[in-house]
Amino acid sequence: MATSYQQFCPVAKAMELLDERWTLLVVRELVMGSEHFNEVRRGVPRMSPTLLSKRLHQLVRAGVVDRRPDGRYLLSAAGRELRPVVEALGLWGTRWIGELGDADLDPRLLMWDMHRSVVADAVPQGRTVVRFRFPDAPTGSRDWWLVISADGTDVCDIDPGHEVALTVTGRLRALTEVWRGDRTWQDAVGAGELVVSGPADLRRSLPDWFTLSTFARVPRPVAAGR
Amino acid sequence: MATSYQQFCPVAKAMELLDERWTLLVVRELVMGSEHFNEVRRGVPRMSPTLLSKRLHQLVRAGVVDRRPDGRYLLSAAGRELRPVVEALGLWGTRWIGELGDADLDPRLLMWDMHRSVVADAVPQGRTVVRFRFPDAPTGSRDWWLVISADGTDVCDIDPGHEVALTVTGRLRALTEVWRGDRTWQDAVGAGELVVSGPADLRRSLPDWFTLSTFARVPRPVAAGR
DNA sequence: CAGTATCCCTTATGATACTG
DNA sequence: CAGTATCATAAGGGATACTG
Repeated sequence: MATSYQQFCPVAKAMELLDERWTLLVVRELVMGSEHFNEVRRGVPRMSPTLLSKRLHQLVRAGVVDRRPDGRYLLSAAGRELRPVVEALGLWGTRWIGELGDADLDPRLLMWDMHRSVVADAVPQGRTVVRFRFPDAPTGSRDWWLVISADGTDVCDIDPGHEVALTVTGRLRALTEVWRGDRTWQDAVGAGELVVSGPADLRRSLPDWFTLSTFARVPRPVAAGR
Repeated sequence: MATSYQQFCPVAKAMELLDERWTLLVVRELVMGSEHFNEVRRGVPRMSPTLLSKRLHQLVRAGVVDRRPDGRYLLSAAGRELRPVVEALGLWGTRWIGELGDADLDPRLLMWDMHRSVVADAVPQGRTVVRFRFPDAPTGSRDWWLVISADGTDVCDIDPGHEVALTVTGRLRALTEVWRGDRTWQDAVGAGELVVSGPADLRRSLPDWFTLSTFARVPRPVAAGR
């Protein structure tokens, strides 16, 4: 457990819980709606299960999370009120931490995020498969499929075998930037960094199939004087 | 420096900088208006100067703080936008981390905070001295004086020798709770936990002499169902 | 006043393997 | 699926003394 700051300031008391590594990312996952251990885990893939377990228990002890008998982890009233904290951090990070290192790019995580943001109504009826190709990604994570249907969306890293409606090809960084809202689909496609292939009508509507990241629409800082 | 989370999520990128121990408390001090090293330091007395120095440099490197040639540390545009983060955390901490351990009580820090919140217009003209007595505090930090004048307010832990206008006596915890807004002056005085002695008119106006903590007026959670 | 220099030591955490 | 167990390493950070 974190050492106490020995301060009565509420910011310090809050940070005693929240400033430990990974804690706020776990909260972020719960705020995003994950409830099961392995569901949370997909959102923090670099975190060891031991540590995730520890963090979840800390959050339960702190009264931020309730663990249900069925194994679900649900935010308590206190936990739900952490949403503004997560939002403030995401907003700030979006505006002021623009540069992503290569190590920050993760196709599995990107697919996992995107699958959560599919707008069912914008996608054609029935089953629609979107293939993503990242020629620059490591072997084994170059090809991905999102299988979108009325039941929801599945992420596959092996060919599910269904007919592919659209294929998006480009550098992982380009799609990540679009997802984050650093640039638009139009921009990335126009610059030739993302190539969408498939029927024209689908190609045109593709940008509407995803709501993109929660923070994509945050206004970026304008170049300003002091 | 903190290890990367290897995530493109803006919350993760923000926390790479902000989740290290003490960092956000240093930001809090800068947001509160401290500019000089030793001024910040008074707000984080349990932090070693080495570590404070390190954190300030990290914040400078991250573009959150500008170090001026005259030695001042000023928030940059990015740094000023951390205010909402600090506020969200303070608000949450106020609502959900109510219990203070004895170790969280610190008379010097309390006096330092209170001296910043003096409402000059509410205090009588000229020099006004308020004495605070904490019989339960360790020897050497039982008696404090706030010397309030047009020039500002000084904190003394040894008798400055001036005439004392009011004396506030009580447990450190009681005054800390009033400062945080967990209870009112009226409540603490009514319960006999704080005793104010001095001229009646001054005693009556004392609650107006301080604005109290930034978070004192945050509404506390009402007992609620799930 | 405004920091640096050391030094030790806890402990957080990453990695990996394993279990009910 | 939902975690625990174990382990070794790095390093974060506390304490204290010292300097320009």
